[in-house]
Amino acid sequence: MPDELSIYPRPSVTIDCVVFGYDGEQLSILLLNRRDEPFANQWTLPGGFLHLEETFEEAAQRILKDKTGIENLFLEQLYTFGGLSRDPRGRVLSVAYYALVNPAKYQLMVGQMANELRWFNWKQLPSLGFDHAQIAQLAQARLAAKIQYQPIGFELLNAQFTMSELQALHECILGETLDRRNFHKRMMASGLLRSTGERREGLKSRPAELFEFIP
Amino acid sequence: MPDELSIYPRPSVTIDCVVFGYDGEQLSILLLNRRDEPFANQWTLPGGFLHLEETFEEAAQRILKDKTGIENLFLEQLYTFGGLSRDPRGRVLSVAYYALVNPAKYQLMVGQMANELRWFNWKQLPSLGFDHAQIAQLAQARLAAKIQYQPIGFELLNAQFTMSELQALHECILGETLDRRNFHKRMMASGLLRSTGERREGLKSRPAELFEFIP
DNA sequence: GCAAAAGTGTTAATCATACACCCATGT
DNA sequence: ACATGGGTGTATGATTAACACTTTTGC
Repeated sequence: MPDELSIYPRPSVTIDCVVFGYDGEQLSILLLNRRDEPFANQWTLPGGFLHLEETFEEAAQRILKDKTGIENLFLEQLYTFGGLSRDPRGRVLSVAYYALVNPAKYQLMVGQMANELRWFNWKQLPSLGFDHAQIAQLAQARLAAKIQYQPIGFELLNAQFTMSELQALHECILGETLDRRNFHKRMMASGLLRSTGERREGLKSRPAELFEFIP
Repeated sequence: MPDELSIYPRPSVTIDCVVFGYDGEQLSILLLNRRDEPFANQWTLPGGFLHLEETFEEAAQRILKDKTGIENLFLEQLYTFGGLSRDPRGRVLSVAYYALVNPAKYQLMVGQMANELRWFNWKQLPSLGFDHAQIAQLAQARLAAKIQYQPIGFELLNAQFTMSELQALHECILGETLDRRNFHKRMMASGLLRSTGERREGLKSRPAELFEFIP
């Protein structure tokens, strides 16, 4: 048989990462200001080319480490974008991944190829290069849809958290306020949380019970 | 700036299609027996290489037309598979799509590269080449999850159908039996169906009301 | 008239929602 | 003592699940 692999021209493949940050107050997204063309000096999602010897996950972890300093985060595949003109350099596919992290846990380190790296409030995104606005939009929709029936993103908070913190996260992602008592019931009924028996003290009010995710 | 696109070796990219068929009785899946290596004489999903000038959808439609004769079907992206050794020829990614069709509507035409083309009952799949068993599995799970809150796959039945036909489709995909009355209520409550006023006659029992999808 | 599949309504159980008061701590 | 956020239960409405008999046709 012919070596089919060499017959066809191959597209370039990138991995783009939508990293959501939640600091206890608001939902943000990590963007990188490109140093080089195309889209020099514009904001984009952190991304990079897939190497042949690495899986998508490995590539995503490498790219994030190199470009942002963030290591070892929990990623999930979002969608693969293949529009013909999404990249002015030629045919470039993007396998998009997304994650939700606590920005306070990471020290951002601006990589070689970037002017700047910044957490942007989700409500105030700048305009983005490539088709990254569309990717970010889809990621947010996926996150909101998913959190409704799977309290995802627990591992992405601190190991221990109060009910209010968890609720604030949900409210941020869903963009609506929730009833405290009903939220508490629903979370406990899910069976995915348990009380640690400890409390968060030192605030100017009654200490709050701490919960953790059941593995 | 350097031409980044030429710096990196590029993976090959294929599109693989999970085409579910529903003939009114059982759920099946369309498989192709490969003529050539790798996996010669083994069953696999119909798939092929992405060309640079076509979108994923276009590629999927072209591939299905060429390899199976099926044209113009409604496809949805499933997932992108990137395992390092999924293809013995080298690094080959697969952007998987899935669809649900009525097999009776299509005349299968075996393409050049195949020994045979056949609808397999979903319950009796043969072993599949590449990682296609995994892809098929994921597609079925996606279909089942989706049909729960979106009565998808209506366009994929005949334009008009009876409630029992629709119910049988759901039961097939979900793998469980449903209550007729509750199913009827749920479907009508969804607002996505309407009665056509016509009936399916000529069977050996009471004629059934025909419904159609509301656009 | 008998077999085969179609049509249909009520009840009970479950789940989701709305809602307000008291408690523990820091200052 | 007061301000702040934490913890909790109940009543109502909405949704979902269980369940069986009568009807229309072909043979």
